[in-house]
Amino acid sequence: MDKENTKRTTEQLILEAARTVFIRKGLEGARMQEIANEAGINKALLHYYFRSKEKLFNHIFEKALAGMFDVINESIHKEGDVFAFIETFVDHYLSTLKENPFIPNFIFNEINSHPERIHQFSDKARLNFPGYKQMVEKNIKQNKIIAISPEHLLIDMLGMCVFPVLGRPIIEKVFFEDHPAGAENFLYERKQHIISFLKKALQP
Amino acid sequence: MDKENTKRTTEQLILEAARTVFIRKGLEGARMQEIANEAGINKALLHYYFRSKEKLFNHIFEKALAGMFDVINESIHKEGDVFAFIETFVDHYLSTLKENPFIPNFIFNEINSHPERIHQFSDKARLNFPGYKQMVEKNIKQNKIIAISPEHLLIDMLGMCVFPVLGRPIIEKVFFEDHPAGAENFLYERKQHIISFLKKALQP
DNA sequence: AATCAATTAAATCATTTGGTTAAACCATAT
DNA sequence: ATATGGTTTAACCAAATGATTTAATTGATT
Repeated sequence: MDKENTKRTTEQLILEAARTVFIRKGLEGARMQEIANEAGINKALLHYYFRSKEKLFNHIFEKALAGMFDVINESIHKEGDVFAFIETFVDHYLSTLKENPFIPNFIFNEINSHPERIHQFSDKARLNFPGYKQMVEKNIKQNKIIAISPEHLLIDMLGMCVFPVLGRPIIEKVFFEDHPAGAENFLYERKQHIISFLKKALQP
Repeated sequence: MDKENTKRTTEQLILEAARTVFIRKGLEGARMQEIANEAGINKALLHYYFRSKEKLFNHIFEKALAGMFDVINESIHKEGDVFAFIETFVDHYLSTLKENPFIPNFIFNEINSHPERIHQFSDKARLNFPGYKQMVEKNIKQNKIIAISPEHLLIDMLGMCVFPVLGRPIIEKVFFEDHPAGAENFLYERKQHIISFLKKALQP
């Protein structure tokens, strides 16, 4: 039992370390030695648990990708109100991004440099699009919002949330002259800004 | 003279090849051999023109970064109409992105993995923010648009334009079941969508 | 006490890669 | 013709890196 326990702890330790390193540096930039150090173990044990760098990477990438979709899916209620969805989604999504600011860059970079991966992990990239679409169209019929393409609306929301996180170092430099507190506050303000911006744009 | 001419041609050949490879694969992912192949020359000549990989990379990164800011700056006329700015900017920006779909990922990835670079190239990341801000605020005073933070508005526009390009492989999979034509059309539609979406959101 | 899995340290291997060098080739300008 | 500079070919070096192996240690289970 303690064996199993220790095993699980070490395995989790490795996964956490791998997550940290992979997400910051990507598959190519990550070093097995660095992951071992971060986990407080040595390289041999790393290969004892996960035979290869790629196998370890797959675990991390899979969860990161699925996690981003989960956040969206959890906000969708097909019978619900679009504005309620927007508030929940933006709040939930921005909070997730604040805690994991490097995940979007990680995912985009891996997928852009190896588009095959999207097929390899297509089962993890599952969006409840039918439910989302149904909700938007119902709200349109009920005249709660203007007629709009659900696809475009979703991309609008995602873009407005993700971009400032992706471009944070640039924004910090250009808008706030390297003043991190300014950028921090800007990201904090965004939650309310995006919500009211979307409401205004959708209002019939 | 012909010497000079040949020299310039080869140098430009190298720069174009380097641009292609670096933008697709990043600094770490790019291989000097691959750049040489792409340019139709050999490694030795590559180092004859640019002593090191880093020097060559700097040329490319510098231009890519400056180029993205240029597109924004060119649309700004401090006395102008916000809606005219939006139309020009979205049109111009999306066209640039269509021709250079890998540049945003390239820039974001390099800056996120090496934030120091933003200081090294800070002179290339020059946004005419005062001019832009003046334009937005004037339009607000004239009651042409609602009161809005110029900073947030700019990030909104950028996010809506850049995100679909960054996430194109995912969008193609999730929305269009790997049907490239669908994604192509979606990106084409976006121009009008973003413009009318912004107009609606800003209308007093 | 014997057993077995987890763990470490250290050495080693094969491969990749950025960078260098040397010798030769070739077109052109002087 | 000859000197010059761009260009090629090929070999080579040193460092980094993913992966493997071996021998030894620890610690709990039986």
